Amino acid sequence: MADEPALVWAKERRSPRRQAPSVEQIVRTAITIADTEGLPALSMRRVAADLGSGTASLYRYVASRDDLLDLMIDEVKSAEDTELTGDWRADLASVAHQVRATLLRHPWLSGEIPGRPALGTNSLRRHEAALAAAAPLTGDITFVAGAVDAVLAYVFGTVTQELAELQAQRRSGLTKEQWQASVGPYIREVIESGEYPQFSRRVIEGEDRSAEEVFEFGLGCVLDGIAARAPH
Amino acid sequence: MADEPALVWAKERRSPRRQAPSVEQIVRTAITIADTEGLPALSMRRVAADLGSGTASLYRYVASRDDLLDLMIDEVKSAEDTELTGDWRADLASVAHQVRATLLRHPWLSGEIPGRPALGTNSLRRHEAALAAAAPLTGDITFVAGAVDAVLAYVFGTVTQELAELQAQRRSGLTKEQWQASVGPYIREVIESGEYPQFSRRVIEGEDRSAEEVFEFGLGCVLDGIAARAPH
DNA sequence: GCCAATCAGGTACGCTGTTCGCAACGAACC
DNA sequence: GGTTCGTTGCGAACAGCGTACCTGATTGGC
Repeated sequence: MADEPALVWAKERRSPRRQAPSVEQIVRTAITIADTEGLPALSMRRVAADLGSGTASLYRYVASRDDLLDLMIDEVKSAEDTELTGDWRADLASVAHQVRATLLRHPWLSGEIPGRPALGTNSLRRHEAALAAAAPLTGDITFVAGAVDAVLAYVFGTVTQELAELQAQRRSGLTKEQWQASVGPYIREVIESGEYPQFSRRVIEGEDRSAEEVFEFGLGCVLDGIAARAPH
Repeated sequence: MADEPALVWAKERRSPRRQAPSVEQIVRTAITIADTEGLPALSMRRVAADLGSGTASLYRYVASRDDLLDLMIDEVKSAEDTELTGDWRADLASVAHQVRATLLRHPWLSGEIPGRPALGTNSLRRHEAALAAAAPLTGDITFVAGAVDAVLAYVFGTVTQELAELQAQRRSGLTKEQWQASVGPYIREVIESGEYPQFSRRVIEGEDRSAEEVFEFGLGCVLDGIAARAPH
């Protein structure tokens, strides 16, 4: 009481903003932050600040930070959509490419998927689409499911590998040049030790394939293997 | 000065422990905590407490928590070792099984690998072993590297899928029964909505394959694809 | 025009990773 | 033997986090 200003008109008007942020806005803002500044920058306070609202208000719409991440993951999948042609191989490849594109667009995604079963609406919708893509293979749903799981596992794994260095670089806060300058000598040292002959051959003799080529190669292997094993 | 006890013998003897924890002990303790209680329980204070040392002391041996995680990942890979037979298919499969075993033994691992390039001593040693396993395939090191990457990507992806539900369950703190009781009705609802026909077929008609069977199926696909494409 | 229900958000708690600087020790030197 | 000096353990403190609580303003129904 005593430390309130004595004169009523001297009191600051409390900001009269009464805008509800809504779950969608929160999720979208959070995704933007994570995409542009990385996951560590994504705090509830930060989201609230970007939204111009109070931190505690977010908890009216989202149960926890963890919940928010679940919502972000599901939201990000809503962008995916596949038109099926009936050619299982082409359709499954198309799904694979879309998943890859999503994972690359949101670099934080691959690190957050482990530990979260994909049960959101969009996750299920995408899973349904993948199963539908592979369905023409055979009537054996168990085989279809196995094929889909194998393809998606491969996609997730490769993209994770693909992103690893990029992410580490970003996390270190170094520029690309500084990063290479710090890793290069170490690699050179490893090679010169002579203890890693195959690795050395890979680095020195190996051709530099683009990430797309590498992806395509492995995807082809998986699809070939599926085709060969499919009960007609 | 004034707030020191006046009597010298009233001063508490500072604990005279002078034991250096050493990096190895720190890493081992951290791995144990992460394995048994999950990554969220792994705090620097917790590690220090288990070690009976002061929190700040850890920073004499480990630069940061992030560094500690890098060390943990590399340490965990030191357990892996493969004897090569010269049969590329058997050897590559053996490497795959080992990686899977490691990932399953340390459930926190799959969530921490994304974003960290595997440049530790043991990571390199394992990568070298994988390349050596695949080397008999062909003299083309680029192809060998592609094959290894594809196999490891698949392994990482499947195990991540395999662990997802297990991890979520653990994270929620619920027992297995409680978890199933909370997920079951939701799945039932999804099926009854009729909007996910393939998914429903999978759940209802699909045979329950064990995790090993699923793993083996996909691994076979990848290896078949590699075999078919290998330049002789 | 009033009252009850609703809801934004300030404040605070307990936790985190990390730094600073001091205290205690071993060794090395006069 | 006494003194200095580098090393090492670590208490205390700081900034920032997720989140619960509760106050006070706003609004819809009567």
